[in-house]
Amino acid sequence: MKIIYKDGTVAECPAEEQQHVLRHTAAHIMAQAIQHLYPDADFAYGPATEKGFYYDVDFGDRKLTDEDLLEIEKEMKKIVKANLPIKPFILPRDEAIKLMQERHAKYKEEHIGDLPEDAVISFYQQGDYIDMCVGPHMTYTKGLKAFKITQQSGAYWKNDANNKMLTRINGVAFASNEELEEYVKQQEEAKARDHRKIGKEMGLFMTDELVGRGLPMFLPRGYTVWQELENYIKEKERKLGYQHVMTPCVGTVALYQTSGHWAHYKDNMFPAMEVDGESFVLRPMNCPHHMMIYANRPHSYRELPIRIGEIAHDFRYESSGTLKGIERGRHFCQNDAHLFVTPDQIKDEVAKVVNLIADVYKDFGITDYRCVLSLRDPEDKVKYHPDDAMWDKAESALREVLTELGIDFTEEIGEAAFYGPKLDVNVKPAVGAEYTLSTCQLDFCLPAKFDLKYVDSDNKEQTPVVLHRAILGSLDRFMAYMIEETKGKFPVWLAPLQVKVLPVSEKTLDYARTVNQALEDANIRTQLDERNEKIGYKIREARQVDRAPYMLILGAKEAEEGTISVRNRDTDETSVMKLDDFIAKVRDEIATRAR
RNA sequence: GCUGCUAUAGCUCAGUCGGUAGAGCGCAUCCUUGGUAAGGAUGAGGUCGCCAGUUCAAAUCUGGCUAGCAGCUCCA
Repeated sequence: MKIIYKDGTVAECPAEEQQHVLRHTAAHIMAQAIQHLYPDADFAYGPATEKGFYYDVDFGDRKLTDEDLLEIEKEMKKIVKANLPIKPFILPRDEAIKLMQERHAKYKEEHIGDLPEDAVISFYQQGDYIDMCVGPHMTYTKGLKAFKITQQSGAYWKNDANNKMLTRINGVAFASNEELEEYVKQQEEAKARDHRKIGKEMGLFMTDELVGRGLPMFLPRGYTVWQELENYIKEKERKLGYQHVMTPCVGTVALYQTSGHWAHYKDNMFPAMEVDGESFVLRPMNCPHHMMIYANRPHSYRELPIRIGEIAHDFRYESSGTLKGIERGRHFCQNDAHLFVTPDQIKDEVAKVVNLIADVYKDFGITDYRCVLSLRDPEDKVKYHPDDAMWDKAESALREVLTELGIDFTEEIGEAAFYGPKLDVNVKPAVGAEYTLSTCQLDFCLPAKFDLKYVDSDNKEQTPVVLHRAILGSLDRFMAYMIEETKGKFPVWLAPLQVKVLPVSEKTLDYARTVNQALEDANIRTQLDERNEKIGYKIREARQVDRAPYMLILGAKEAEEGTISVRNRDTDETSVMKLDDFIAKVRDEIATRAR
């Protein structure tokens, strides 16, 4: 594939650049098609994306329908077929501005204004279409072989919600039709593992509009998984010296004014309730409650670190558009803890948290994640607690520990919490955008606001440092993640239904009942399928809907010999064994939380 | 919250031009008593998300609301 740079040089495209250039050129071709159909359209940004491209367009008051998108796609095909040459040219700044003014391209004109004085301003032209662009591009429009407009949506100019909303038209583009088909197939597969779909199928959780938006309810099977996760993480934490507490889901507004959350997040809380002349809110997080627990009595430096953990119910008035099953709701349960430490314990404690995260991820087999060191934006004096010395200290402390531990991380400016920097561990779900699973935040700010103290070895009062951390994040979100990772095929210890007992006919129902009872007595989650159906039918449901790790097929042969036939969900292999041996095996898998 | 789309049986969906509804699965009953991814028959299930409006007549057209989906913004 040949490409042309902004200075007019034509070269063979490096392999790793091909898709990007292809997709960027697709954006231009789409813009040209839009210009043909809607001469008044004004173009903003139109970059390549991970799998395709988009263009943000101002259509004035016009709204596009799905049919309009098909028309645009048709027009694109015409442009591709016409095989127009794509040529760059460079203009001095004032002429560039003049050209954009002539073409009524007010977004491009504004863009030029944002560029540095000495920027080289280049344009690409294909037929009647000119776009300001640094390139490179393909040399002819015919190079675009496989593409598809996928959707339209709204997007703000410069991604700022205060700016005008433009129409974003998204498309995908690939080097060949085979790749495009492969992509469509992958999309379908991703959709099939969406936790909302699987959660409904397996009867894990539900929502109801009478209960309210963003308020999922866990059904018996879903709550079983949830409780297993809770027990798992609490056990890990207890071994590391955490003490668990329980605090109320409501607190006074004054509590959140003290912490500073009220000033920052008031609009994202459920509104205050007035009772007996006092204002209360449903709590959006637990830090203030835990601060008060620390403040309950005086502390000596000898007690530190103090690690206070809670599986805590929180409520946040999230924007309706961000709600997504149990991944993000307006009620959720945080796997929260606050560690109160002396300054010289910071490194050790951060290291322990990072090691715990690594340990837990190993247990769950999570390998596809990235670590982000989220820092303040020094320019933003409103959001961040104004104490540069404190920030520098906190940020470099966190950075140092991560470096010493040999953790790979990227730094992101302006992603910190208002009270301190944080390490976020992010994962990408089957469907949708990346989110944070685990977090560890370093806070010099809240302890001071709550006037927390400990008595040091020299009998002087000192302020502790607080680490906020969540390992499973929220149990709800973690469960969503696990559903999508496993497609609902949870490991035995997590599976809501561990064994399904399937008699071949009603003749062996009594034997099946005996077996089922023995499993129940051994604390194994089991269910007997007593229905008058054929064995194939029962197996289909047990594996496809229930996703039970083990199916026991019990017919005349097993009843006679006092054995069981065990079918494995993951291998589809069947083996005959003694019930006691099977129980021992399953109990061992549960105890060791085998994957 | 914003832009666009969507809402019909427990689930997945069809329903043409406005004339008060259909399928498959599931469920119930009966037949079948069977050996590893759907045996057969019969039957019950719906104020077509909610509230208005237009009309002789609304699942269908219009408006508002509620909820869901995709994307944007946000995520202590």
